[in-house]
Amino acid sequence: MKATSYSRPELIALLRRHGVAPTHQRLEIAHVLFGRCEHLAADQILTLVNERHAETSKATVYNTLNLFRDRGLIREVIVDPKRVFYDPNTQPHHHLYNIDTGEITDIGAEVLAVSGLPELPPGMVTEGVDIIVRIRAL
Amino acid sequence: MKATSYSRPELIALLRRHGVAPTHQRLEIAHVLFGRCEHLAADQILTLVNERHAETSKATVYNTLNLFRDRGLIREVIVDPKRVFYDPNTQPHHHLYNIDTGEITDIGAEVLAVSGLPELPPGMVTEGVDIIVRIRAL
DNA sequence: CCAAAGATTGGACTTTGTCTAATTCCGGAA
DNA sequence: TTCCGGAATTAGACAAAGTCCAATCTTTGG
Repeated sequence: MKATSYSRPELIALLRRHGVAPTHQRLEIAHVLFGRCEHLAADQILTLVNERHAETSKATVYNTLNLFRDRGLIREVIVDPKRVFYDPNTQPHHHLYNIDTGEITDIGAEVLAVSGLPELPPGMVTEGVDIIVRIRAL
Repeated sequence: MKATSYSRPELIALLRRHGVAPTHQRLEIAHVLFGRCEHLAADQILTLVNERHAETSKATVYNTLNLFRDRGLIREVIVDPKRVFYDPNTQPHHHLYNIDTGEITDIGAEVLAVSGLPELPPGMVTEGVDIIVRIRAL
């Protein structure tokens, strides 16, 4: 969870490196995602991006998040049936989910280890292993 | 994953044991959930329950699933952002999720071990640890 | 600088799930 | 058995997240 905020040219390079054309709206969204290091939902991103001047539509936010996800720039975090969160950290890691507040925190994959993963049927591959530790106030 | 189909009196006893009044509709829903051993979504349950005669409303299906979940009769499985699945198996276990087909399979908790769970902030307790192994055809 | 390819847009639409007020059901007491 | 009050069910309106579409606007390679 680095606090580094990318500069505009860095963001452009980042998108290009993933084969994404750096349009104005995409840069705004990337800025929001990579600027802070939180787990944000689409509606939060829509709000943040349009804080100063309304300049990005709902459709574009959804299009862009799906594009970023497909191109491996961000990861989806599915812990809340109500909305998907997006995680700018694409390193292997897991999540701590506070079911009272909705807060999501990363747990590095180095810390958490799983053993005993079953063998897969032939022709099947593991796409990823997600561990969600659900916690709450006592 | 036992194939045992509960008899009607057994279902009634099961509900009563969990403090749930055994109404006609609740028994129908319990029958669908515990009869087959699949992971079903609310809309599938609604369809199955009304296959012969329409007799249970959408509202009741949702009410009942939430009630069963709160009373510990079933568990929610959150793997697909589009819909929640309900799992009649309340033993500790994890899931294999086929992202192509949407198929969900259980993995016994005995098989899978996690090490390195972080210490929680004081006053926090772990509600549960969910592991989802996402797989797909090569 | 121009045209084609690609991106963005508002708004309608879909889907999952919740809410509400009115009705119906159920179980216990007499 | 009948009656009563609380609990359960219901239709349908509603809400929120996300998708789709056809029209418009940008971007970019040549």
